[in-house]
Amino acid sequence: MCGGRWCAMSLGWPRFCTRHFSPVASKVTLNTMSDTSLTPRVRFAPSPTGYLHVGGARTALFNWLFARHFGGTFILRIEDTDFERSSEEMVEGILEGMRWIGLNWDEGPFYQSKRLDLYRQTAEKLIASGHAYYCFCTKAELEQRRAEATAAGRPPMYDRRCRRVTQQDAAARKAAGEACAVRFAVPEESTTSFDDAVFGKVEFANSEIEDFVLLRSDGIPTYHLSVVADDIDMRLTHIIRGADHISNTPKQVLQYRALGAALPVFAHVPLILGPDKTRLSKRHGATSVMAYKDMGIVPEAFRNFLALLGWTPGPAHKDRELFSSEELVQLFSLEGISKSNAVFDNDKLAWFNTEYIRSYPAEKLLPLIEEEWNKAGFTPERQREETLATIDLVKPRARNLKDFASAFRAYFSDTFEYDPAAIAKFLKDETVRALLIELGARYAASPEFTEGSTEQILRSFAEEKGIKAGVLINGARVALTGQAVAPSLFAVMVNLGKERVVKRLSTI
RNA sequence: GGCGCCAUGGUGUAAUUGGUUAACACGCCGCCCUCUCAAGGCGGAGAGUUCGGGUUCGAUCCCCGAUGGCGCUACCA
Repeated sequence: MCGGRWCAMSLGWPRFCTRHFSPVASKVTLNTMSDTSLTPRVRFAPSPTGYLHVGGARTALFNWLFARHFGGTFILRIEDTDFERSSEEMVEGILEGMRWIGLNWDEGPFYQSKRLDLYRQTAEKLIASGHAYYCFCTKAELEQRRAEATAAGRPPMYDRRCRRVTQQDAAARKAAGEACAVRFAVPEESTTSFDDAVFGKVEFANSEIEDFVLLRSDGIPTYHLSVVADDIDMRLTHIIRGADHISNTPKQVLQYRALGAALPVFAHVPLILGPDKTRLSKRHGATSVMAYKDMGIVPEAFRNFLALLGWTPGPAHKDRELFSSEELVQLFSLEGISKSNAVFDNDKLAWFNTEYIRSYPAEKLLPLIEEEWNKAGFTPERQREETLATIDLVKPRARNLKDFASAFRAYFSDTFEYDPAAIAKFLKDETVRALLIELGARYAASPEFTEGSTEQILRSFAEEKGIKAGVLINGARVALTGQAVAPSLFAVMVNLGKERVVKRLSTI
């Protein structure tokens, strides 16, 4: 016999196995961890059934901030026990999103699909102590009973009939090859409660909790079992997760008690809603974190914005919204988490983004911009120093990183498009075009080329021609940049240099 | 339906935890600046704190109820 262990590798779980059990391999403890019992251990545990979405990202961020604040450990765990819907590609997408926001983890990623022994052992323990039992009801039977119950106006909870199956009968039926799941035996009396760090005391009547499935008939654990087994095994001290898990929590509390494990601190964070106040989903537009990268959002801006969604650093900092990563880490606390759901406001995110872009020195912006340039298949035709100076010149007008590859293209390359609307607004008049060509000749003939000289030349030229300087300025702006919007014209001229200015004025 | 949670301008939040003309930011509107657009400066509209009852000398804050929203209600996570 294999020491009384159930083996997952053999067909038709559960079945004893002598081949696959080894005390070492099945002991899924994290022996690489040092004992950090005094510092918090938290985790982000996404299910790889989709990309990292903003709600998950914020949950991850809060966990990360909490861990960093206390010098604790941030663990990444992939909850991939739903083989149907999980995929490796999605895992990669999630990791990519985490990296983009700058959330580094200390342990993991751990995959639940590789820790099945732990869950089976835990289930076994629960059965041995009488806290769980085998259930031979089939899915079809359950569905039918549920439908009947609903039709009859009764709560569609499992009727606990397999709780009455004797241990001998259960063993016999299993031996005969009958498939069975493992259910937790929820006490029928009393209540189960926990003290949530955000919501306070939350209490549920046990009569409202059904005998939930721990292990499916194929031997794969359900979420209810795997979270608890892992959270205990990984010695998590705080569980910071979405408020959609509040109703699941009593099921977990019951297991902690049955297993004799200490309860972690639960902190449920409110959900993120769309503008219509329903749970944020694809209907509201981008929900994938990486979509925001693609929109030209700076990661720090995104992180800052997310941090303030459902959390506040408190009254001492109510006059500020811009916080560096270090400040967020220093200021973060569970007490600041709000209880009510928050609406994701794109306008506010856009504001954060412009603030960050504006505040970044060109050197810091450059790599981010280069990424956009690469995507656009574009290479700037200017020297590095010129490029940096140009970034500083135009960045106050940037809405996002993509602007540097589109609207601001004329500053970095001689091949750029003229915005038709800009032409229509300031360059539709042929006489203005003619004057600009003439103006270009004046510049060509002038040895000096500074903000002062270029302005003086233009203004006196305008006066000479009896035309308002503004008309030429606006026209020249379009001719030089292709846009109706730009920094001060003469600063642009000096930035581009005499040669380009003359050429662009004369070829418009 | 049952159970749970939540509720301050359009949005995110604050209000020394019962005593303020209910504050800040985003957004919006206007003015100034001006070569455009941002930025910036100045000013403005917008909540009497979901509603109704209590408790109290006094409620955004405490209690009860209602309403609304959200969540859970799977051999998903």
